[in-house]
Amino acid sequence: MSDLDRTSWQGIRDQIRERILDSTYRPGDKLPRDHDIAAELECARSTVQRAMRSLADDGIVERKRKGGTIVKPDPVTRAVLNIPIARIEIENRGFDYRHHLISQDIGAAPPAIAAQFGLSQASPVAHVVALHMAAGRPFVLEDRWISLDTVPEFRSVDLAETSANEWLVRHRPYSRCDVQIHATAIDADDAQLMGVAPGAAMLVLERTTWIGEKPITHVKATHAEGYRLMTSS
Amino acid sequence: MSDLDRTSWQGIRDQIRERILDSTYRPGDKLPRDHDIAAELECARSTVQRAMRSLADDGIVERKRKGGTIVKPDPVTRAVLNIPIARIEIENRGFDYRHHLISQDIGAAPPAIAAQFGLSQASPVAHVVALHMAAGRPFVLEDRWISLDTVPEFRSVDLAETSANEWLVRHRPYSRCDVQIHATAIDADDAQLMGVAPGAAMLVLERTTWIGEKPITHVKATHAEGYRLMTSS
DNA sequence: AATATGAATAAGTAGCTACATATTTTTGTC
DNA sequence: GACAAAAATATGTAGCTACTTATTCATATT
Repeated sequence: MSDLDRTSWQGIRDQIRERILDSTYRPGDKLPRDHDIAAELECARSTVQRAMRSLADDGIVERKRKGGTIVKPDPVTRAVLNIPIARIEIENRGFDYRHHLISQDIGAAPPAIAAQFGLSQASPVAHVVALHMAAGRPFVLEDRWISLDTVPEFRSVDLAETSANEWLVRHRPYSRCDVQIHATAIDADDAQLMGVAPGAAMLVLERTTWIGEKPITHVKATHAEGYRLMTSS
Repeated sequence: MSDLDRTSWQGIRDQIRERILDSTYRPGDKLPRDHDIAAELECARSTVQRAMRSLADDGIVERKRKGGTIVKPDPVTRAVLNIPIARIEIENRGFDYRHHLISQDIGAAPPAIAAQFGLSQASPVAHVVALHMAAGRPFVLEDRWISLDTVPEFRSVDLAETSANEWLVRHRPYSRCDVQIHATAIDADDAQLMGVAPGAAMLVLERTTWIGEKPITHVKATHAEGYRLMTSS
């Protein structure tokens, strides 16, 4: 470890992590307080603070006011997924991007969507089904519901030009996003759209985004057979 | 917003985010420098720094020394997954946990694993197949390879007592973890173990963990039909 | 004995200064 | 005009002080 690293917050973080790795501190153990670690490693408490916040973000330790810092007793693997706009992902892979609008309509929210959005069934929603194509082959099938209470201007968006995916992400940043990932055997209709055999195993991402307490959109994105979602790290 | 929040770093973060939401600053735009934002919102630069780091962590802005801060031109959805130890996840759902060792052996690394680990094929690895059961039903099938160069003491672990999953996560914290998620049609052998029809759509998580540059383990975890992986938020 | 109350504690936040580091822009020289 | 050196600039990091907040623990009161 270089002399520079010795006092940088990453260096402090690494030293603390090292002690967790070599079982100086074991899962469930209480670590010394920031002040004492700072004294021992000869740095400021703010530097220990910075290191500890990083370890807490990584799920390695848990911090509580007064309670102090403990090594997380049940370690979890924390993976960060980056889910880009479909067009960007396709272009990044060097493929030509195209986007087909399959259907588009407006009406009252069906029960499942109303429940997901926490709204009454009278609420108006837009329903858009679209296919994102990579080099002429289906890449992602998206089945999307948009709350028109929250996004009234969506009524006048021309989806031939911009996909709903892209329009929303560019015009309606969200404050919260719930993601669910599962595998499903594709049904006959979707199989036809995706050009695969009915019953094929597909990776599905469902996302709901919110601005404050208000729902923006819920989307079910069915990915091409063999698609792999991965952490960048 | 309360007076207290107005100057807290969360308050500053919210105000900056608000300006991104309402298109005062648009994707690709350069934000004022920290110093000026601090002057305008009447707080210290360190507070703006804290707020900006949070926005950068969330993938909303990009910061570069000298270059300044810009609103990320291609917004990405950043989802954080918590992947607990199988036993903990099962117990949290209120089910009885049991663990069956299917097979266990030691030998030279097959080509795919050697490549994944960046090792020669002469390297000794352990191969463990095990089933995690929830309330008597198969929940996760794990097919795991462990580098014995990195974890020599794994040879003497009694896998009847503790699962490899749990032993490793408790004794060998890692510095890096790559995750891949995909859907697959289950093969006949695995289908029998999992108690599902051959060809059923299964969610598979593949993880490789490293300590520094040295591989610890690679695991392919096939989850029960209908399993949903979700962000905690 | 049960229950408030308050003191002590340890992390969280805010503010300041100073310097480091990585770029970009300007300037100067050939 | 090309290219290298130097200056300017914006974020990153480190250190310090002071104060805040949440929680525990001990003590006093009923």
